[in-house]
Amino acid sequence: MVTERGLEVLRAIVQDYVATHEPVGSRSIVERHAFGVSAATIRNDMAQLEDEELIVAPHTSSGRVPTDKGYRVFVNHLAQLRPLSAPQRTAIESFLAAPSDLDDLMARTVRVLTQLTGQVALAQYPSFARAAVTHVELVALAPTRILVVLVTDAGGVSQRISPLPMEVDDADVAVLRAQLAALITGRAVSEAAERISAIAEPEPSGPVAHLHPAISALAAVIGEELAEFRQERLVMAGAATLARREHDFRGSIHPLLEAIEEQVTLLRLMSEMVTDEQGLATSIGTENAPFGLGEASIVASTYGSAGGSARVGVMGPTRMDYPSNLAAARAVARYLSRMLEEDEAAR
Amino acid sequence: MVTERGLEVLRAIVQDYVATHEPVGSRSIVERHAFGVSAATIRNDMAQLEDEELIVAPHTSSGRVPTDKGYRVFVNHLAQLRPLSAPQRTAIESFLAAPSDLDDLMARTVRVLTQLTGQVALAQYPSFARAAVTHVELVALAPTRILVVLVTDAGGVSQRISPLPMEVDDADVAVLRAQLAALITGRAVSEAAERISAIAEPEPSGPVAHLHPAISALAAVIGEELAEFRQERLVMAGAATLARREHDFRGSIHPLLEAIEEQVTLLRLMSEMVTDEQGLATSIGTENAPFGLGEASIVASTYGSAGGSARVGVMGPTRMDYPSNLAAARAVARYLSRMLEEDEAAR
DNA sequence: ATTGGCACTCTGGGGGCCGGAGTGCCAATC
DNA sequence: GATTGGCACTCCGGCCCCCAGAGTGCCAAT
Repeated sequence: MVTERGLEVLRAIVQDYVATHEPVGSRSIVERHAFGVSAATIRNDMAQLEDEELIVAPHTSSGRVPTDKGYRVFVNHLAQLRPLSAPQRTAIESFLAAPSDLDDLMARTVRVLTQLTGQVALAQYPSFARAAVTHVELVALAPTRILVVLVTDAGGVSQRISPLPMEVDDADVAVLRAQLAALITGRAVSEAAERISAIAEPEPSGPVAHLHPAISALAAVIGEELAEFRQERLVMAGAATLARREHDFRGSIHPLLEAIEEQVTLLRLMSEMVTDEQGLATSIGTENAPFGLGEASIVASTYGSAGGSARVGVMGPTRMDYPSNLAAARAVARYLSRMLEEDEAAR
Repeated sequence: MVTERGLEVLRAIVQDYVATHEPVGSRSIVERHAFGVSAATIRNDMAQLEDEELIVAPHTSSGRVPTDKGYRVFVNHLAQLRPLSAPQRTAIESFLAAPSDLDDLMARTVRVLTQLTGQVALAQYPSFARAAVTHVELVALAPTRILVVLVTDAGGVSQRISPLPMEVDDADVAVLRAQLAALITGRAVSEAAERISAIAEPEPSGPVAHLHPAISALAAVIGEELAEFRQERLVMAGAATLARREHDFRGSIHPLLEAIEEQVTLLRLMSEMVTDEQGLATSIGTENAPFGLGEASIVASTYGSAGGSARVGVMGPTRMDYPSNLAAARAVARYLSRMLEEDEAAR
């Protein structure tokens, strides 16, 4: 049972601890926060907070440090995001202006976010899973090699070279192109993938009669391309900033670097975070333990329109500045959404 | 003036120091290396080595540590690469078997190399600069949006979407395709880039008469794609292993992580290394200082055929095991070359 | 409920101490 | 002339001890 003032004390502890990186004592709280009560009173409140496991004392008779649970309460009830400063906003705007393509836009996004927060920045690519295939193009490179290009209405393009088990001429290519187009253009990526996989592995009873015999080889390759579309991707920046922070992670940034290299772990983590009503999500310390990141926190903001709900955010020590990082992630997410909408409008 | 035995002592010091990470004294040398002389004799040799600045004593009356110059002499004259063990060879072979495409092959290459050496592995992509453009394909996505696909004979494919300043129909696209094909197919990438840039920025006197008016927009995009082909690329793996090694880098792995994130620095470094007659190259400690990596060493092996001379290698602390790492890089480079040749033969 | 007072605890930095390892030098030896 | 054993000297690193400072918990008083 924590009192109103108790929560204010928690807020003060979180703020001071994040700022100073040192356990905060009752005396320093009354000095810096004008509570209008004495240190002894604060001590009583702190005892309650400790009962609730919102703070702990690293050693007997030492100041207090927020627990993961304490940070959680802080983020859920106490944190108020301050909007970014004008220079920060213009920095985002100029950084994100006139990207040359999606890759470029995403790369700039994470760069500006790591610059704003000083943390490792992460961004999921917009999802192409719900996109529809608009074009299938075949280019004959050699009698037994065909380049397969796929385009989706979400702006995703993919290309891959397929070897063929037989020689084909221009007429064959035209037939193949028409048959593939009939099969998947206009279809959602996931649906296209199903239809493709049906012919990629010809039935034991032999390939479907009316289709070109070389089509299953192409289908296999197209299946890979479609799988790539469905696969989530991640961009990151700022890994180097971790080097200055190793002491924040119980002495080893190894798990963080591992996760950055792995990508797939972070992708799952990003995907599974729970978004609040503002599109913001946080995952704190031990909440990430199943992913081997029990010493780290992640904050993220959803961007994009109704269809895809991808995220941008940052990963850093549990003792990070949540309000600032959330505000930065949200601001960047908004600009990013806007850029994507503009691009969509142009299409 | 260093005697024959003096060099043997240097070798012993390098080996022991790399193995133990502790300054090595005269006594431990005679114990571990069967020189057949007394510690006092070794001390005399060590004094000479110190005069030549091949070793230093971190403190008065402490064991000796090789200097960068010492490592250089060791690598140039004393190191004998031991061939990899059979299991290591089969590991490479199975790791690199049946890659799905070039990206996949490169990714596997660095993964196996970091696995073999425990260091950060780096690999330059094979160079496409000398490749020739074999295909230009245009796909009309919308009246004012065209997908431009470029293919080279080295297996490089690139695609990009170009907005057009005017609406075009199928006939226009056919004209554009033919005109672009006439301009650059069969040309080397660098030559194609020149020809393209000539029409990308129309002369003040207006676009060249006989070309389609929309061609300059496409040329600009193709120029970007060609630039991408010419640009060197790098893949890396094993950055996480640095976390365990921070004490090897005067306490901060920050410059290394920075370089890994930057890529361009490492690319230049890799490109500028000097290859010996075996295709091996090393760059030790302060030799990398201009790149901000004065605490690190890089070893690399050239792979690929006559045309492109790209490199694979590893980056690690100055006190790395040069013979092993060189042997590993060389082995991986050989397998990689073989894979690429096979692919080329299939094309 | 809040407060001042008080006894108690624990950390972290500083200083001093000492063993161990290693050196440089020298005179003796092969 | 190279090599060697001996010896005095140096320095690091670990260890212990000590103490100031900061902070706590509790209690009796308000």
